[in-house]
Amino acid sequence: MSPIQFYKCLADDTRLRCLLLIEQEGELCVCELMAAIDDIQPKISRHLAQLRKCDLLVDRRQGQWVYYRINSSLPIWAKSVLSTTLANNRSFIINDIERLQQMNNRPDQPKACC
Amino acid sequence: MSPIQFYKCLADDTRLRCLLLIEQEGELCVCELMAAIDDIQPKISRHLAQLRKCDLLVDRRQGQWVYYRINSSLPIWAKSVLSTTLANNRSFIINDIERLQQMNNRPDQPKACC
DNA sequence: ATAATATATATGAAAAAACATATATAATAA
DNA sequence: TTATTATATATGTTTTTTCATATATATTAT
Repeated sequence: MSPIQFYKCLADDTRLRCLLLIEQEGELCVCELMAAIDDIQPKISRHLAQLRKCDLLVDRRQGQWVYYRINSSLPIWAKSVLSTTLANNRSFIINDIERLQQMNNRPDQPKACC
Repeated sequence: MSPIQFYKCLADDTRLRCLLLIEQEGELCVCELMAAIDDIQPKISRHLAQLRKCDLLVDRRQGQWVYYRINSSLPIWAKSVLSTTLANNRSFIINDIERLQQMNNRPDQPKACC
């Protein structure tokens, strides 16, 4: 993981928001990221593909959904940059988190029931 | 200092090398960076101007030379990202450091003497 | 079980936007 | 005048965005 490749990944609004949202939430699928970031599917999907190609994210399919999480094999320094960035820039994704929590038909969320 | 603006500054080969070289050496002038990075003056100068405009670097003129250093007023998280990146990617600038040490007529270097 | 349809995600290709570089010129200091 | 640094402009390159379409899975009806 070259530092240039790593920072190019972080140097885009959509990608950085995806990364920090996933860092905070642990795992998110494409439709959750679409809702949080409020943008169209191909755009989100493309940026996720780039982050996956550069090994910042890994994906896992569960039924019709594809979930993305931070690649646990990232170098420690890179993980540390991500967590420092999140811890000190929560306001950067506060509106996204809000929209995520308001999302309808969010998959895999325990229904309020019983 | 928005995280996006910060990471866009880091996401270019010339700029990241300038930053890490200055982080390591404390202070460098344009001609020293030219020697280290082995590139033409307007290119180096232009990237330094961008880093100065974004408040990552500050400059100080001493005679005919202009010295650049890391802006000490940077947010702690940003300083921490820079130092973590340097500490874990020394190989990224090892050739630059080599060229810097070989530089002739390097300004402001205590002459080996007396 | 099969067929038809809906939902979720990925990707090829074209257009638009952003960015980096090179050359030329200007400014400043010794 | 020479050495050092900055900036303007033009050009080339890369990146981002969008639209259209493809693929994969799920659901429903028969």
